[in-house]
Amino acid sequence: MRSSPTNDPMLKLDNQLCFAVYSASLAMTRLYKPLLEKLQLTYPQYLVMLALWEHDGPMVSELGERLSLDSGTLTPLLKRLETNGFVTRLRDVADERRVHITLTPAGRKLKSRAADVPACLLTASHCSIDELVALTRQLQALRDHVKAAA
Amino acid sequence: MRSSPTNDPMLKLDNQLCFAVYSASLAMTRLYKPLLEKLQLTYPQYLVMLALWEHDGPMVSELGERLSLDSGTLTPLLKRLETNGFVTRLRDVADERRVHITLTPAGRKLKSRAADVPACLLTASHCSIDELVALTRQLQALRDHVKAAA
DNA sequence: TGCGATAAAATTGCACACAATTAAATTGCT
DNA sequence: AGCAATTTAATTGTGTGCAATTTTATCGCA
Repeated sequence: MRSSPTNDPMLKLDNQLCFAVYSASLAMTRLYKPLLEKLQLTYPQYLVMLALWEHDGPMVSELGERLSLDSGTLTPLLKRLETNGFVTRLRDVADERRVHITLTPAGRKLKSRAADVPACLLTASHCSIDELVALTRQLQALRDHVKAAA
Repeated sequence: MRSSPTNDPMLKLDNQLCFAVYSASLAMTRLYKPLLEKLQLTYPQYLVMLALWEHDGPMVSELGERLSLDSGTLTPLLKRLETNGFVTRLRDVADERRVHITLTPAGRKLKSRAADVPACLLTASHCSIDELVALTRQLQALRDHVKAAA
């Protein structure tokens, strides 16, 4: 158990924004897991459903842009959502390359059952709504800047 | 492309703190990727190395507690770090259940080459150091509250 | 001393992420 | 019309995350 000879504070784990974001993300996924299991959804599948409840029928690539995920991630995930009866995957008749993702009645029905998922984070966070909104906006700005730089 | 009949703002994707955190985390991982490839590290491997540079020789479970990861994640990751020559995995002589993770000379040497990784995020973020520190602290508090609630 | 309970790491199986490649359809340009 | 370039999704392969189980070692206690 030796301590490092050079002790650069820039490399301390608890000074890393990236680790704070990474570990917060994992912690929130774990918080949601038991709630989402009742809905038969994984956390990324829940995000896809949120996108679809807002805007039904997008192509795989539009969904990918919305969530910053590519077809390598989405294709198998969407097949699982289809297997579970929440979405349909239909080729565009006018352009056979495109696949549109559409909610089934069961998928639409799930929305009301998901309504109390976000509140769970509000309770756990010990923050006010205003604080959470401000934090959300900051992270969105950070994400967008980082995406632009990459 | 229908809009949802009920338009609950609580379920809008861009109002989700969890999605802001999740997508920011993925974006930062992508930002770091080309830098980390030069060091022959993946992003989670980089976090393990940060932990080891601060505190060398922990057991797998201590590392897991530090990073909130379990042996199912860490064991194969550490085997890859060992294969790449950055760490050794050694059974504790006093307690054969324990495995201590120790930096090799090559692993220690990597620290100086990693010194400019965090600065890359600072540049990309368009934020001041003070703002990033404040955001980091907020996310740590959020993570700790969420972990306590789960 | 012996033996059940506990602890630590490894293993197994499933679901992401993502780079790289492939397959198929469409576009654009001559 | 024809054909190369582009677009879209799917596929392949590697590396996480994590639940559940297994393996091995140690501890507690009668």
